Amino acid sequence: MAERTQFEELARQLSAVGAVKRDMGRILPPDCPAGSATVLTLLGRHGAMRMSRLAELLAVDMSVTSRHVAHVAARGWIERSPDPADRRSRILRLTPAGLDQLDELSRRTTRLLADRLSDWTDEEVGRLIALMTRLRESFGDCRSTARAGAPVLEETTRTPANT
Amino acid sequence: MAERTQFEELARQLSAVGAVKRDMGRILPPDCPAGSATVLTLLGRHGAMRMSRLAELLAVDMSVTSRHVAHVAARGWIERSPDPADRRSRILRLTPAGLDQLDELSRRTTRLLADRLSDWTDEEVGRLIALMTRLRESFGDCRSTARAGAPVLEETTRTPANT
DNA sequence: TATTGTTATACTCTATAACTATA
DNA sequence: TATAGTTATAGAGTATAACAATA
Repeated sequence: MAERTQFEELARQLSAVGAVKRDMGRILPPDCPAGSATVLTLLGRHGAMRMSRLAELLAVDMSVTSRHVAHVAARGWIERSPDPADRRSRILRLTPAGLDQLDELSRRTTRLLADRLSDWTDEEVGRLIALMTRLRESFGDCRSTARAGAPVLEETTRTPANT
Repeated sequence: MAERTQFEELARQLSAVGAVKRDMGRILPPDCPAGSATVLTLLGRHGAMRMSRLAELLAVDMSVTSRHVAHVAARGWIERSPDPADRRSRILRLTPAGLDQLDELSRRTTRLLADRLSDWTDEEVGRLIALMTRLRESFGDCRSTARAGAPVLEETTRTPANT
């Protein structure tokens, strides 16, 4: 357990890291804002999935997920096919155009990070990744690296039904 | 220099840490959104300063800074006194009420982090702080811990004049 | 003419609530 | 009745541009 001053400093750093995120957002292609980029990245990493699963991985409400998905679907980067097992659901899957877009995103972010972090060692980057992953896990976030088969906790991110 | 896959993973973690930030945002007092909280924190840490300096520390455009500052000033948490040396400028300073609010913010974030990070050691938290600080420095962010007297780079965050 | 700060406008991201269509 | 997903609306954060006051 850490000290109070340390927690304050960590809170400060978490707030301030937004500047880094904004910097990365500026190099995105015009039609692909951060939310869309994240959808493509997660589908590329975890493969086809349903909306509800994607909302879990995004750790946002399903209404937000729906908007991001509509955006990328309108541009032909993913397809939404009905789930034969449950016709309320839709299966999301990257299209070839989506894979191309994902590749472009990867090139851009890699180029930016390679430039900014040119004096970081492989191990330092690895330590930062590991600590950030652990931080998210400590906050009950299920978006870790999540190998297929990892026991996904049943945390729903949805507005209470309230009927 | 790290590998491409590592950079992609770091980009993913940076995107995903937003969930942690949102979680922290949910415990803020009703009248004090994240932007206001950051203004109070920076004034508490660095002391009285001008708008332009605050905009640098926030790493956002001065127009954004102006809005946040107007919000906290309207609640009596800071005072804006004219700068005798340059009457275009205004000096921002925490009021006693602002100090109280800052203390409340500190209590809330500390409580949340102490809960979520109960199994972290002091050293682990320190390592994460150090790496995040370095990350921001690598991105040319001047919001580091910035002891008074640190040579603040002359990076302006303002919309180009364009006249 | 350049700089400090403000305001107006627009866009992104998010959450809540109400709605549909299935289950 | 409950769940999967959509849409409408509102709030916060940010950027750009135009503006006022002062240097």
